[in-house]
Amino acid sequence: MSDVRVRFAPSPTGYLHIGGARTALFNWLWARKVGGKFILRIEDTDRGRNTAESVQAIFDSMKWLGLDWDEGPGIGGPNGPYFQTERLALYHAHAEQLIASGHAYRCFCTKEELGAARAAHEATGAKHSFRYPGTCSRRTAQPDLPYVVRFRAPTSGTTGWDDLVKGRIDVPNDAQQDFILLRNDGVPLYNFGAVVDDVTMNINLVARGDDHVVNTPPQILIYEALGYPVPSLAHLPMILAPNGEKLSKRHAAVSALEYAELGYLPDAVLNYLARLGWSHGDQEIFSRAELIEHFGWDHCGHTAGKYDAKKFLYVQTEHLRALDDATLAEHALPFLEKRGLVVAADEPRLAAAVGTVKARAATFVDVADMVDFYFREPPVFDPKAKEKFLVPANAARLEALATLVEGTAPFDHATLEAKITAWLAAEGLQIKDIAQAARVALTGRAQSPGLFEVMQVLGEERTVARLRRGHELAQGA
RNA sequence: GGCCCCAUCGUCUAGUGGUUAGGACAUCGGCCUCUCACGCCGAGUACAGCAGUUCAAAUCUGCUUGGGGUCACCA
Repeated sequence: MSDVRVRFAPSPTGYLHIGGARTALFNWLWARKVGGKFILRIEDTDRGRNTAESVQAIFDSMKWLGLDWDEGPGIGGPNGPYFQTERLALYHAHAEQLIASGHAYRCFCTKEELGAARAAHEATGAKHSFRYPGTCSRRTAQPDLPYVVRFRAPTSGTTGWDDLVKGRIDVPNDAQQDFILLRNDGVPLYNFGAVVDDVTMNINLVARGDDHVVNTPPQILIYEALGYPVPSLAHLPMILAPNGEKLSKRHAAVSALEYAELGYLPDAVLNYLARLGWSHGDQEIFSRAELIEHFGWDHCGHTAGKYDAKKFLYVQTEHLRALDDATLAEHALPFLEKRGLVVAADEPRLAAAVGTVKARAATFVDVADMVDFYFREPPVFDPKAKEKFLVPANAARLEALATLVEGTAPFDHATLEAKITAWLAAEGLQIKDIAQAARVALTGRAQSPGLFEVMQVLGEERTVARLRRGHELAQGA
């Protein structure tokens, strides 16, 4: 156990992006590694863009990935509520505290006035971007008008911190401006809401995306003005598209949940995401437990990583192969149902069937596709395969093969192979001479697992029936 | 443009002053083989550039170039 408290604070404006999922993962890994607490908080103050469906998508994604939270929505905790819109009184109280201490002030400038000032500033072709001139910072009258609360930011000196992944970062304060803490409707802006929440939730390590480093100085200023210690900070490089652009749906499946549909394993997704931006020597494949065991901020990279679909698929493949047949069957079952196959969960042939395609499949979608013929009667015939191999020239051999294997006992790979091999030798034939025709008759396709294992899983009855059916099709071709 | 961050094979990276610069994915050969895969063997490919520090630099310093982030009453 440790007193480490980390959090993941997504904004529910859509699906859970894999970049966000990685941020959540790193926080979660650290909490699990050191025995700390992982808190989930929903930053829903942007009422215009937030939706209930998005909130649900976050929960579903986190659950699918297996990133369980110790405090947060649905679980509660001593520092709730965990939705920012339910914590408005807290922000108000902290804003009042800052006004009282002189660190902040009420600003009555309207958006229109500011807009005009901004336009005027830009018209001068100035060197730096527009900054609030501090008009209300010096005003004494407090009219009964709508106002925002602004932070009185320093204009000299520097604000910095020792970033856990990037090292020392110092930013001159002259780049600061009197930024807004609370909008005129009482809702906090990101920097203020995040700090008040992190403070009141006792978060002592904040790990987030690279894009937040510019938010850090103002946040540190707020911590100091409030009189609270600044938490440890870690900024993780972002995930970019292969071409270096910001990663979006145009480049890849960016929603964490999409990988569930694509037939990926949550552990594989976590493995890939972790390795993108973090490393542990030359190791590429990690189980969830290994990730927890080896994770650390010191081995997080400093460079933005590019999404690589091929590498991702490779990692998924490795995880899929590590599954035992029964577990693989369990995972693949929903995907069989998705393609209209009715297979009982306790169907004994299912595990054996998936076992024969394990080395050939990358995802559960692949498994379902490759195992389809075992459970569909008749199997779906690939037109080209049928046209090429179920021809009159092969008809007699298919019938002979059917007759040969009929009655074989035990009806298993080894016995079948021995029997067929002997027959082939006696006939002066090679396995090549019958393989493809038999394969198409048995599976409907030109590619499949080995013939003998297919026969074993199919069982005597289906094997013989399909070979005879193949014989008929070949004759009629 | 200002501020900040970053820079090793195509990609993810190992590397923390002295290495034949390692691994993985991808690519290209070959082997295996009843098909497709798997597996095995092998190959090519990288320290952005320029100065400097040092006996010695991918590792330290500076500059240049390149890339990224951010400049809201969004998060």
